[in-house]
Amino acid sequence: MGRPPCCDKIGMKKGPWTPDEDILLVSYVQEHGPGNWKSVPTHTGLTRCSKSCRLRWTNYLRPGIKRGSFTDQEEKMIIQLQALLGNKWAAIASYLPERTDNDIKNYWNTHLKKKLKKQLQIGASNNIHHESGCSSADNVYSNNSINISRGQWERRLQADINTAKQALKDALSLENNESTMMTINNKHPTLQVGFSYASSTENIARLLKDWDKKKPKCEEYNYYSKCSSTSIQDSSNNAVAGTTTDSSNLSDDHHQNKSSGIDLSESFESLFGFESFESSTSEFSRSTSPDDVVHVHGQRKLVRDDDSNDHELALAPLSVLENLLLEHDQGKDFLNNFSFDENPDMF
DNA sequence: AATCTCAGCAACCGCGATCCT
DNA sequence: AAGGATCGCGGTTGCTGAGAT
Repeated sequence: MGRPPCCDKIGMKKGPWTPDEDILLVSYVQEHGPGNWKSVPTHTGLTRCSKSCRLRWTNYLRPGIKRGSFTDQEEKMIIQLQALLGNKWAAIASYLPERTDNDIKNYWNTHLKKKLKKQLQIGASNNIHHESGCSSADNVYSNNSINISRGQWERRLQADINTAKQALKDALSLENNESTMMTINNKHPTLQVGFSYASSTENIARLLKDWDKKKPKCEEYNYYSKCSSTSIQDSSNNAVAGTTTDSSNLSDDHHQNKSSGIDLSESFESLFGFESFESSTSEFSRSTSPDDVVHVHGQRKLVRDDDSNDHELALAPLSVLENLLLEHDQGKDFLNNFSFDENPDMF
């Protein structure tokens, strides 16, 4: 006797989103802000259930989303946070503000799981000659073959949890201004300082990037999702390489969109009232290379390389745990002594 | 060239939590 | 306080392209 699925309503569309639908959704959110998803279909005329709208916004259209390859640092963070938090993808995603939980989850399931298993096997084959006779590796990261007893493991885990708790406590007692801002930014993405819906525009622009190019090949919206993902990949690869999406690229896209007879970027301009679509850059649409991130008093800051200190931006809340995991011995110890034998659920 | 298999990812589904009346 | 509505999360599915046969 479960609740009837919300998307079972007659006439509700499923499957990949079309550019037109994206525009409708973004224009609605631009006007009303994210939330009250129930009213989105009625207000926009979208034949999508509210859930689908929310998901589309959260995972693809909202500002500040980075797509494409994960950096080594991101990968490490995911692995370490997953070890610490388990499959709490939303929690993990909160430490990687440019990534969505869905993205992280997919990356874990498709890449990291295998990668770790592989390393596990390598570890096992290394260990097999050891006197313990343990057939599987006790941890993935170290080939030290440190076999610790369950008691040791539990004590260490408890110590790590306590450390993490303390770190979180410390983080929560940061300056009021900072925490207030963080709270606002976390709870009300639409109000985020330094954000604008321009970045949504760019998200859609990315989605559309190859759509036009490949249009003759695949006419139906159905192909859009695939094409858009290609486009995402391309543009994000640039991002990873540390190059900013330059105006010429966007300009080209603009041209291509025009040549197709559907000037979608103009639609966006009118939607968002920008002078120029090309100039609609935002802090978070700008690619962030690891070099852009500095740590100031335990808080991650995004520093623009073109200007003064005024452009320091609070990048993510509670980076203390991140520091803990990435830089401190606790994090390393945690991983070094992590037993996959005793945590089979991880995989 | 055709078919099969696999990997990657966007989207969906169901459930628990939270909000609202 | 209760019950319905809505939201958010994690698991799963299904489509598509790429590579293998």
